[in-house]
Amino acid sequence: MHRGTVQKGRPRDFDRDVALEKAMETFWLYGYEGTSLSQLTSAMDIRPPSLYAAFGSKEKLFLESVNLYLQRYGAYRETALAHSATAKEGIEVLFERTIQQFFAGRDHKGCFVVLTALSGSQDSSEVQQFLSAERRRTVQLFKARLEQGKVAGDIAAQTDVDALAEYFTALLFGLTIQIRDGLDEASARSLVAVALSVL
Amino acid sequence: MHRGTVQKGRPRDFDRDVALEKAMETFWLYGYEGTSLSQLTSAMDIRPPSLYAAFGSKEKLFLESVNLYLQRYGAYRETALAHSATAKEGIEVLFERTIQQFFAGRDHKGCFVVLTALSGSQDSSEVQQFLSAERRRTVQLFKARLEQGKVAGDIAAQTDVDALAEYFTALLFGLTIQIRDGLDEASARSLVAVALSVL
DNA sequence: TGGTTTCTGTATTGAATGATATAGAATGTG
DNA sequence: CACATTCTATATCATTCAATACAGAAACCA
Repeated sequence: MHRGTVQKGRPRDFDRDVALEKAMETFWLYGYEGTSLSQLTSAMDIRPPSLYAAFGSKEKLFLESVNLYLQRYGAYRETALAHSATAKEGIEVLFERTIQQFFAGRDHKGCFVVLTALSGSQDSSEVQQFLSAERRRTVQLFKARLEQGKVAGDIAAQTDVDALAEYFTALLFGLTIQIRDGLDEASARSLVAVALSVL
Repeated sequence: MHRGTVQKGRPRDFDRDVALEKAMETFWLYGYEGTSLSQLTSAMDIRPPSLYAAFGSKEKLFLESVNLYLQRYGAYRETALAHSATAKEGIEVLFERTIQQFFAGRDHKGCFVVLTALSGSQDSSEVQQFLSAERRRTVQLFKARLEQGKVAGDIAAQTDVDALAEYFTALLFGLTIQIRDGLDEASARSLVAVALSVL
């Protein structure tokens, strides 16, 4: 931290950002506890001392991976909801982009935040809670946009915004599991079409 | 296996069914890989050699735990769908019973099949696939009941039964995650009410 | 060039993992 | 009572886990 103006000592041989990205990819595939340190060092092409010097611990490396994921693969949600005339349109675009992203890579991965530490040993309870809190942020995202729609008038005044927000969130998370189970893109799109019909 | 008519040798000191139930409870809380053997032997109140003699391995113990879960906590789904006049009613009852069950215990646990091995190391890929296949059975459950409704006439002929089945399944799985994240019973019920409005 | 700092690879740490070897205890049978 | 059989507890197995000690390498500054 505070990699300031003048750097003393031997410079780092590897690119920290590239290494972090490799770590994120590995965690994404095997989860927090399911990924071993030797897997990480192998994927990042560095040795344990370099990993610990640069990231502190496996847990800190994971938390940085979460943040990288959110920044790289999660930002579209805010964007989709914001750049839309109505709440309905915003949510439609959000789900469409979700499907595009989930099926963009060769391996259909689904949401990092849902997959990587849904359960696990007590040792990883902090990591689990961190992801849980992040998932709850998704509910707030939906809720805020729906309330905005209520003010704007494209969402009926008597609408139960909380229920709708929880509903879309559950669907988004369930979609990740379905995709992990092999659901194809067309089916995913049909599923979402049914879900959006409530608006 | 084949505990026949006459039993030779020292009889087992513990109740195999009780021990299996304790194992299931532990796996339910911490997942397949997140549960250690010492946790299991402690919860089951037996020593490792007894565990291996009775169940073979951690993996086999887990698979038996899955089957026990399905039999004890999963059978209501078939029942709900079968004992109903229409597909809509069957699905309504299924979700109502799901909520009742999820909130029946003091600790809200959600679906074992979703929680215990959603991701993990390559070592547990067989367990992951086993659960994945079991999750896909849920889709078939919904699909079969909806098609039955189509024949009976309570589901419109042009209905996309596949899309609906995947939709309800995604919702059921997402509900488990929401509950793990602390969703209260009233909110869960509101969420489901929204979901069912598509029928 | 010598001194300081920081990174790197090798090798290793103590602890925990899933799984057993072994010997003794508890049953039914002859 | 011996005997065969099966279970039990103690102690331990090799392996893997996350994390480091150490010494050399590579940069900067004086």
